[in-house]
Amino acid sequence: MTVTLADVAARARVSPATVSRVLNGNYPVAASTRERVLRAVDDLDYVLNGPASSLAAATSDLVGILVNDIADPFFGIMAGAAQTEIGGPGDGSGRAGGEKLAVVCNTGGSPERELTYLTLLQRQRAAAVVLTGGAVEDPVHQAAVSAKLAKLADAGTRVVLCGRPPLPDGEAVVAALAFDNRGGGRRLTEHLLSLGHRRIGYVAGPLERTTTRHRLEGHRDAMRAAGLLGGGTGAAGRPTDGYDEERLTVHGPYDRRSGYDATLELLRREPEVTAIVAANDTVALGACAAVRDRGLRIPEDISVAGFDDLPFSVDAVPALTTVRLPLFEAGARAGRLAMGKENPPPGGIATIAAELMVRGSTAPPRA
Amino acid sequence: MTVTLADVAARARVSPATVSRVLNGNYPVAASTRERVLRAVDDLDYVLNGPASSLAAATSDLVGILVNDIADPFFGIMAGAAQTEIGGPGDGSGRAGGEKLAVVCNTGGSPERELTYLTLLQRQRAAAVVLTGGAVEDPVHQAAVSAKLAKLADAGTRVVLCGRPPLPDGEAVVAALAFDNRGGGRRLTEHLLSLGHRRIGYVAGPLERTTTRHRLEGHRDAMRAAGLLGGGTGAAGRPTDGYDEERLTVHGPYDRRSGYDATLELLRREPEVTAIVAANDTVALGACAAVRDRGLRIPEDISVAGFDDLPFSVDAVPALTTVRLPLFEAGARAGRLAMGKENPPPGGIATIAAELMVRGSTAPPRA
DNA sequence: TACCGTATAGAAAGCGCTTGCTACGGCTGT
DNA sequence: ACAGCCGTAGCAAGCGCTTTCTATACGGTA
Repeated sequence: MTVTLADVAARARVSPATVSRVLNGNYPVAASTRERVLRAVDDLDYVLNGPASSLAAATSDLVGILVNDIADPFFGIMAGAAQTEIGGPGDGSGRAGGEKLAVVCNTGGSPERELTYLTLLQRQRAAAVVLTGGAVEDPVHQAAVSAKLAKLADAGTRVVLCGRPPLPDGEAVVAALAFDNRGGGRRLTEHLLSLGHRRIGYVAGPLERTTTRHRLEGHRDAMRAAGLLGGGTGAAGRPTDGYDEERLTVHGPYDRRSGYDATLELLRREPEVTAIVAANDTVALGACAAVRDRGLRIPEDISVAGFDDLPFSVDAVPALTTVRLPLFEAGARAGRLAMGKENPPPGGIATIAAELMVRGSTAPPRA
Repeated sequence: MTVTLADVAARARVSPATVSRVLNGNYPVAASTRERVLRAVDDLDYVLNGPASSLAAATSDLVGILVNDIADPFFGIMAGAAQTEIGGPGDGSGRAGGEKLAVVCNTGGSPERELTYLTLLQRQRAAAVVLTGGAVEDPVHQAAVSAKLAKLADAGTRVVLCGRPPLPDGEAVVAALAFDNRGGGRRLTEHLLSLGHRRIGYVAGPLERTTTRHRLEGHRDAMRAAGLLGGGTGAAGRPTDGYDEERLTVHGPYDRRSGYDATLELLRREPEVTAIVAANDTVALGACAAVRDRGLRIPEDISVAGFDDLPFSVDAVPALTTVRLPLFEAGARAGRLAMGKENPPPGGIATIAAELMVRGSTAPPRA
């Protein structure tokens, strides 16, 4: 029923070996023969059997891209960029070639699913794996992931991290591209402080994620430097204005709903808040909605800021002050790294800068 | 170097056949034996060789989900939903099982890439394929896709369409879930008409996509029924108010930028426009920005409406009037259909209703 | 003419797994 | 006590391809 290499060979009056060679194009085949084979392939509408080929050659053309939430453009943009560098028919040469099957796997932020996907990709002998986005900080899980990645690397799979901090023992990966979440978070809060804000609420992401922690640390670094945080690290031991960081921080998932709820909670805890920093733009949107529903204006009554600079952020009203992450560029670079089309950065680690984007949603607090 | 089935068998003192059967769990194996095997698997850290397994069994556990734009939540939501029904470890039973590798492939809206991915999935003997979103209407390409899908179906791959109209010769697919784009578009414009709008601009999607055409047709159906369109089909041959449909329609990609540019163009062509309907919410956001940049207020000066009801639409200011598509539900259903967990609708075709969501961005035109 | 290098094609041995069929105890039924 | 079964396990034949090694043919050189 299904056409095999042997069928093609028979029709082209050559041996299966020859057909294989013209298809893979890494062995001299006379032009006339090649043509005959190609015609037979076309005539019979032959499609290579991937599993058989992978088995025999001990490699496959699968490349996995793991994302935490496929419905979130943050990941979509990175994954799409990576895929353009990896995937398909872009090599011009029509006929086969470096054609890889770039696929994205949605972990939904679950460590188990992450591991499952990694195992599944390992099963398939994937050519490369790209992990995007923040990691979960649970040490047990982290160890499991590290071990898995090491095994993948052992088996010849190229592993690259994109928007995720390097592994503790970073040897297993080709490269790690990490965003400067901490620096971005710091600069964002510094901006708010320079506008004169002092009571700043923070709507953080899920507790155990690296992204969450780094952004929050950046925020607190800035607050501390301004002498606004407990712990007496403030300049000259200045009094900390009487409020503690816990009270002005609320954690929740990276979604709109969480931003809404958390902001309401923040406003309840501390009605005097003059600015709210959100864990990311999506959350910020929810925060904006909550602020408005409470009858407050942005930025006159309350400033709101986000993180990531997703495409819709510039269209918010007022446009969202945020921190831009070059998601597309990072994803593309990760894709190239995964394909071996680009040399890894020195030490395998690169930090990607985050740029403060000041827009209309932040302004000085009311006198 | 790598551990094979035979190694496990040796360690468990059974034959490879038995190990295979334990792993696949479709043949009676004594409990004690099973346990011994399982322990050996663990001890050796054995990972099945996917290609070998697929080759021997002539099936694989790959399920492909094709999307037009992975950075667009419209697709992300559907893909994510499908993936939850297909993917991983959700079956509770820890150990193996109906574990499929659900992967999403980003065609970027390019017909060639779509075909390439289909071929790649065919190579891998994918267990199922889900195609999401509108199709390109070029007959050559459509024929090619149909042929490819037929071949996939022949080879035992389950094909389901989600948010895409049925194939002309719909026999090749398990099921087609189509959105009622036309009806949604019609109701949206009827809403605007009922508010009193007469000069309505339309920012359409790319010309050759079914989604674009259906939504636009819905819009024009409504306009025509109101006697506002050329062609004299209007009730009682009423004069068509002197403007033609082409002038008030601008095509462009499904992105924010296109919405912005097209709206400026529309405003230039016809300054008297009182409402703008966008091809989708993302485009609508761009349209809003353009309207504002021209110094006009929404909805007092101009009403704006979108389509899809993506999560951010409710947070726009004012909240966007749009048409809700149950993306998550549709994606999940497609996933179940692909897995054979749900019976196809009668005739293999289901139309999914689109619900009008009236919000703040539309209002009666100024007197 | 004899010899050898080069270019091209074929033979065949697997790659690691699945599965139809066979084999072998121990039980039940008579 | 014997035939016939049921429940398990093993044997061995591939699945369709890649690749090493070998064979052939041709042309040029000595």
